[in-house]
Amino acid sequence: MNHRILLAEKLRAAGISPTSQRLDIAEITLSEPKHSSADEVLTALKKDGARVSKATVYNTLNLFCDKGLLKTVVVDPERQYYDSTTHDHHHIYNIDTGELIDVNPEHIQLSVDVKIPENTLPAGTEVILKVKCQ
Amino acid sequence: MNHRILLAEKLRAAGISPTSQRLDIAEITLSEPKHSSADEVLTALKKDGARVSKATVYNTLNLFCDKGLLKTVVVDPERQYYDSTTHDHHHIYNIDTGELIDVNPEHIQLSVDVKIPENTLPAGTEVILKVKCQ
DNA sequence: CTGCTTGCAAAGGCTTTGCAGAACA
DNA sequence: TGTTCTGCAAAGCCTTTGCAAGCAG
Repeated sequence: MNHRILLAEKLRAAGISPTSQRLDIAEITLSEPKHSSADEVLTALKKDGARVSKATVYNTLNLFCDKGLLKTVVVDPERQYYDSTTHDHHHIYNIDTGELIDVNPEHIQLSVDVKIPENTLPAGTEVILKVKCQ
Repeated sequence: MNHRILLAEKLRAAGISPTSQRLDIAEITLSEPKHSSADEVLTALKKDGARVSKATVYNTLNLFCDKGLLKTVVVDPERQYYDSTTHDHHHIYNIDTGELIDVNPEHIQLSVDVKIPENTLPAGTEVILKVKCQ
């Protein structure tokens, strides 16, 4: 369980006390590049026999977002996804299956010739390549 | 009310019977390039004294989407927006205010060097330029 | 002992659905 | 008359919140 220790350090570094539940949730969401919905996390936890409530899952995921360990991805009107890849990047989104795939920013060349509104600052660019099943 | 006649034709052309409520909703959502949430449409209708129920607003907006008169924009986890501009285009999204601005595709040069998954087909590309208030 | 965490249940917001009445052809 | 459309209320999801109990320092 060496990686649980690493995860605990990661949480601490972000200013989060590594409780048992938070480590369980971190293990699922932060161990590898991944997009998880709250419900998927909850289901995975239950399957592992973990004792965690829905409220804690939501609160913890939001906490991870606040502390910069996760990023929300809004592409599916049904639910929110939490993305463990927090640096700028893009996505392929399958509108039929809901599947989400990371795309490295270096694979997308973007040149924008647009004036943003007065009194606003850039806050990130997101490209979504939508695909559908054949 | 000449444009109500034009709207009625637009609905008919899309295979939709132009009822009074649908025309009211079309007048708000389809008269000009615009992003509306269901609730904004409902509020605007009530303000004009129109007699329309929430269910009809939702059903009608979804009908317009099905028939290709509107397109949904998913950027705000709180609600869905319906966009009267249905051809491929992009958006500036103010994460603080929720404001959404259209961006013509010609203002964004995009070159993508990505393989999409087997058995999938491209279904549109969407660029979101996020901005925040200063 | 004090403050932070958790769990449960309830509430909240957006959207959909079931069904009866109204409108229309 | 029969089909389509509408409105109301209820239900369904996802997510948040209130509060009491639990745990840690």
